[in-house]
Amino acid sequence: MDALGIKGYRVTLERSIITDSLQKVEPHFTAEGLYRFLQKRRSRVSLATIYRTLSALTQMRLIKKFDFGEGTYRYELNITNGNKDTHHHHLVCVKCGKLIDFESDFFPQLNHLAEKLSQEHRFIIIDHELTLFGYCKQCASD
Amino acid sequence: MDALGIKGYRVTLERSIITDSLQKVEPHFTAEGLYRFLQKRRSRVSLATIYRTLSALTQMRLIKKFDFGEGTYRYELNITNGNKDTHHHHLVCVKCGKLIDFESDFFPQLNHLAEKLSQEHRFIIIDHELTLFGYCKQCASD
DNA sequence: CTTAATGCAAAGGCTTTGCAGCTAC
DNA sequence: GTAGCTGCAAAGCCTTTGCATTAAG
Repeated sequence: MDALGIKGYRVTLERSIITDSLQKVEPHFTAEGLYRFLQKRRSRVSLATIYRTLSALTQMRLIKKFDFGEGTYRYELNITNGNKDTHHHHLVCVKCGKLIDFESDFFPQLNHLAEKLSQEHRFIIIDHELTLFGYCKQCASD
Repeated sequence: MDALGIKGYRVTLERSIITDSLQKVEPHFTAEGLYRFLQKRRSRVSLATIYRTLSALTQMRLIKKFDFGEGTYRYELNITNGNKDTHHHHLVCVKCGKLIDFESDFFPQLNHLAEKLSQEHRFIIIDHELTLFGYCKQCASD
């Protein structure tokens, strides 16, 4: 992942450490979580740099930023190694925060909707998010 | 809207002021925005009480809480006067924050999806959100 | 009367920023 | 060499909370 370099950002050691770790850290990571992950691996990157880099990567759409109502943001890699689009959606337990990714099979309808809205409101649509909320098995039985 | 009373909460002047204003304040309001709205109308309710009440109303699902990436939450009334479900989705400009509500006509598919996921993951699904992101006409031309 | 709700101000928690020193190019 | 980046600590900002006071039921 050398997109930072391509986009005119300087390729620093810290940024390389961060982009390299995006595929190794837990899939829905927080800034703090990434920070701890790197500390365990003896790669010291400050939290400030992590926030700054995540912000840049988000703007570049290499990662996506989500709020699942936990009081902190979670990030996800947006593209896999093979350049395959990993678009998926989320199912969230509103009680314990359990997170499940799912693929949906109505992208055709979504695309159709996006196109309709795009024309109707003169928007250039770049992305979409679908999130379902509920209680997981465990939390439903309490 | 006397749901607070029904649910065992005390019906205080402050809570009545807040619930009464939910239909008069801007449709996608922030805590701060509601606070200023009430101040203009010479109804003084503290910000702390607003936060506490919005939190209770959110838990009761009378309002919904959204994060559109502005650094603060926005709230929406969940049910209209006539008990009609006002479920809709959002189109957001990632640059200026412009917000457009839209109804979607593929609820059948969404419900079908929800049911499938519900069985697959043993979730009790209570709600869903669909948000499209893009650039509005104005921001696209800059 | 008892228990919950309010207001105020302080504290919290995540995120951003100023600045001096450092490094990619 | 110079513009951009990093780390540190401080500041910011929205939101929550402790506590004394007030009010609902």
